[in-house]
Amino acid sequence: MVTDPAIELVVNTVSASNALLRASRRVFRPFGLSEAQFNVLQVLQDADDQLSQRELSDILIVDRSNITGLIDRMEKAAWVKRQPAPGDRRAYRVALTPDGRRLWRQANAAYVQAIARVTVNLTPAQIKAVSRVLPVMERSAHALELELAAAE
Amino acid sequence: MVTDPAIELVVNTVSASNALLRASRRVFRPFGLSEAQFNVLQVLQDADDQLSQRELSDILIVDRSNITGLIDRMEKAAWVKRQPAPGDRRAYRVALTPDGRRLWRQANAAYVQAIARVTVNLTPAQIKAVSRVLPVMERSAHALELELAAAE
DNA sequence: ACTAAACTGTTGACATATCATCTATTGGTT
DNA sequence: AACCAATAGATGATATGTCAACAGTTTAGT
Repeated sequence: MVTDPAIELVVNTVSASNALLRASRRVFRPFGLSEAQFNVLQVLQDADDQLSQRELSDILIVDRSNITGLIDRMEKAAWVKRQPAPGDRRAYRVALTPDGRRLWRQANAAYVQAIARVTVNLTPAQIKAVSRVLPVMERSAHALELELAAAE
Repeated sequence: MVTDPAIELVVNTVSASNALLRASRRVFRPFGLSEAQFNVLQVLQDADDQLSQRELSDILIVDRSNITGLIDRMEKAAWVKRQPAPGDRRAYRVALTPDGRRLWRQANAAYVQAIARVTVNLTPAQIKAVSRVLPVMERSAHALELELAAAE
């Protein structure tokens, strides 16, 4: 079967991402965390608890409605809490709890270790080269998505 | 803040894959197809209708149980049909219908065109370089997944 | 100041995914 | 032949994701 290199690139990218996500599920499972929940912890940690659900959905690039249930479950687990957003009665300010911060620290350590494992067979030059190229394709994909969405 | 090049690589890979999947959702939507359903059509097309649900799940790297609902919906849409597997009363042989084959042809044309769009800013050398590196990381991720799954 | 538009979060319908568990078969060992 | 482990597919619980529609708030334009 003759395969166009561009098609191969797209297939390889999605395929590698799937493998990474499947492995990360195993990494996070001992902590009772999903990939999506780890991302929320990560983003909140980086942002110093200043985020509304809308900002979370923008950063994580998922629908607003998705954040509702995600934060519901994480709040029930006492890893985050919703507080009223000062000056806007529509919105919440989502904050890590001390438990959430502790969990992030542990899960992140395991995550960093796992990343070292999955990149051990790559040279620094390869890592940098791929890291430079992929965002170019990502931007094109995003532009295409917006264009097709607007054409509805 | 992400600074380690290896972490950046993983983030960029997953992020690019997400952008590709979101764009492909737009590409397939006019056909009433999801990404997962397109993949089923693609695999069946390549395999000349010789696949059981187990083989589909192995190729697509998803759980067996996932295939049940996927094929249920696609059979209801009359794109595929289940036939008894000769010599094994537990299994089915899943086949494309003429409608399914026609749909695959149209959706694939749109898909190929979309891929040309998202890779237009990359040089052939970049495309080949990334396509060579990503499978190495994918194999490491898969090995890690298996190792962690076995450790339960 | 008022109205219309835009925005935030929630809800419900649905698709996709995992996982554990079930039934029915198949196949290998003794 | 009889038994028992492995396999194929289905099912139900749960999580994540989209999308459309809604209520309540905020903001912009006149």
